[in-house]
Parts: sequence; structure tokens; C-alpha cells
Amino acid sequence: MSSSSLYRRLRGLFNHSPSSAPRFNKPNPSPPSSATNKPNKSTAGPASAATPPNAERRLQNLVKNFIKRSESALFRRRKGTYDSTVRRLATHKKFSMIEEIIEAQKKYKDIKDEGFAIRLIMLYGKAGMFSHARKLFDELPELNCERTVKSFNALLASCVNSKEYDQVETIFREVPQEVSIEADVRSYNIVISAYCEMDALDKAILFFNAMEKTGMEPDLVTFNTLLTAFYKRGQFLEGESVWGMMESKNIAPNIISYNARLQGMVQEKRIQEGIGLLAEMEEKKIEPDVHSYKALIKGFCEDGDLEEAKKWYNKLKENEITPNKSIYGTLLPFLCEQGDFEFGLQLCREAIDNQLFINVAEVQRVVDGLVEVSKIEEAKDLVELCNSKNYLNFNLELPQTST
DNA sequence: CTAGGGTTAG
Repeated sequence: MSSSSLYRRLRGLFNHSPSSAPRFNKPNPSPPSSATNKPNKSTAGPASAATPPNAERRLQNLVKNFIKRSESALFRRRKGTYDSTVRRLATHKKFSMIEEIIEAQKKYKDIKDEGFAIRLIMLYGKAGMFSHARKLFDELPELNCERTVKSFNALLASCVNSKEYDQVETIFREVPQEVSIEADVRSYNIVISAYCEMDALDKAILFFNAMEKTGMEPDLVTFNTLLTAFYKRGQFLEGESVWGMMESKNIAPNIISYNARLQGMVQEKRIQEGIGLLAEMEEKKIEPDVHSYKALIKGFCEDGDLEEAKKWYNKLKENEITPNKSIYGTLLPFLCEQGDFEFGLQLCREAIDNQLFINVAEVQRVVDGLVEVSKIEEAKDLVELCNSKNYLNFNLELPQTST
């Protein structure tokens, strides 16, 4: 099938769908729109729900230390520290502190490096402070920082990260003209992913088509964005269309593409096809990962097939993949439902070995089940094991038994 | 600077 007929097919799908007006998600619940922090509610009354004084002081110290430490050039390369500090401040809605930290970075020569500037723009975006991101972007020339499509993309991504969805299109359309920058494939990908996040897949496809019309070639990321969006929402046929389009363009799917399709197949109850897809991945030397196995395990759990679910869990282990919390979260309730508490016990022990945060209710269910089948010693061991782990913060108890 | 992902808060 030619690529253009696939395009028509896909477009057709959308023309006939009950296409609705673009739906914008609610704006960020607390987008700081001005440069100043809102005064705390605590001023309105006695010690209420606002940041407690101790926490407030800790955060102030955090900011002070951060600014002090950022005098060191070595420190300024530590992206992770910047990320985690801003994330922490953002969860406490300390936007003026974030501004303080980021503005303090502008006095270092690093700001002439576009990469550094991009990091700061992205930090504002992740904190939900898009207007600050925009301001910094506008200031780059006077800070002697070269401004290319990369910082434009950072600005656009910040817009999406701050969930200022209604601004994305305007930014995409207007900023390049204002500053003589040309959008690239990444710019398009960011806008497409924004539409997908908004659940406006019809707009995503329209934009995808528009992109093609300008002669811009979609890449692997473009396709993965669309594949994930369709398959995740159970629009399997549309996903398959996109997959076919990707093939016709000779873009080789990677693990992300395959996992998206695998999840789509499982959702469609086409588990056997999914197993076939996993085999295809292996043939192509794209090693299935924890998410690939998770898809199959989930499928078999939903199918009530205990043997197959356990089988795929064992295959995951054979391939030396470390299960994550989602594997246990999928399997444990199912094992309890099926009365396989021994296997449940084994999984709990493993999860704890791996220091995973498992769900207390799930573990309690295993404990109760073990007692029900008179495996009192095992139940007791599990209770003690869990309660002894500080990180879990559990306080499990053995259910009463009639002796 | 763009794609998925079962995550603490400090």
C-alpha cells in the first residue's frame, strides 16, 4: 500500500469520527502568572494548612545553599540537582524561590551556552512557570546567548510541560516569525504530543498532515507519539494505520513502538498476536523489557489464566529483567483471587528484596490468604519481614484464628 | 529541546 493511500485511509477515519471541538485540559491548578509568590494563606488566620514554619525554613535554607553552591562551575553542571531542587520547591508551590534560584544563574558565563539556557527554560516549564520561561527566552540575546531552534523547542516544551495548552499553537505559529527561527521536526513533535496529551487526537493528525505538507518528514518520535496515543486509548485500528504508515516510510520501530502496539493488542484481547509480536521483536534483536512482559502478564490476568500469567512472569525472570512495582501490582491481586498464596508469598519476598514499595493492602491480602490455608508460620514470617522494613512503614497484623 | 514507563519526600 502506498504511503499516500494510507494517509487517506487515516484521514478518512477521522473525517467520519464524531470529531469534536478541540478539548483543552483544565489549566494548571496553580499556575503562577506573575513574578511574585502569592502570600501564604497563613496570614489569614492562625497556624493553618499552609507550609509549617519548620518546612518553610528548611526550604529557605535549601534556596540559600543552592545559590551559594552554584558559584561553583562544577555544581552548575549538575543537572539532577537543579531538577530535584526545583521539583521540590514546585511541590510546595514556592514559585518565588524557584525564580530566585534560576535568576541567580544568569550572572554566570554559562548562560552564553545555549544548552545551559535551555536547562533553565525547561526548569521553569516543569515548575509550571511558563511566563518565566518565555521571559528568559526573550532575554537570551541580551545575555549574549545564541538563540536557535533548540531554545525555541525548549520554550515550546515548557509551554506543554506547564500545561498551558491553549498557548501552544500560538507559540508555535508566532515565535518563529518574531525571532527568525524555523521550526524543525522536534517542534512539530512537541505540538503533536501536546494534542495527544489533550486527548485531541484529531488535531494531532491534522497537525501531522500539515507537517507533511510543508515537506517536513515525520521521524520515529513522531510515530511513537501517535502510536502510543492511539493504542493506549484502545483505538487499535487507527494505531495499526499509523504503524503501516511508519513501515511504508521505512522507519524501523523500536522498543517504544513495539510496546505500544503490544499493549494495544492485549487491550483488544489479541494476546496470541501479542506473543507473536514479542517473538518478532526478539528476532529483530529488540529485547523485550519489563513493560513488554507486563503487557502479556496483565492480559493473562484479565483473562483469568493463572498458568500463563505465571509462565510469563517466569520468562521475565529467566531473561534477567528486574520486575518493577507494576508487575507485582498486576500479579499479586490476581494470585490472591486465584488462591495461589504461596506464589504470592514468593512475590512479596522478592519485591521486598528489591526494595520496592508494594501496596500494603496487597500484602495484607496475601497474609490473610496464607492464614486461611493454614500456612500460619509463613504468614507470620511475612508480617515480621514487612514490619521490619523501615522504608515500607507497614504495621501488619496476623488475622485472628480459632485455635 | 521531542516518544512509554507504577510514583515518596527531602
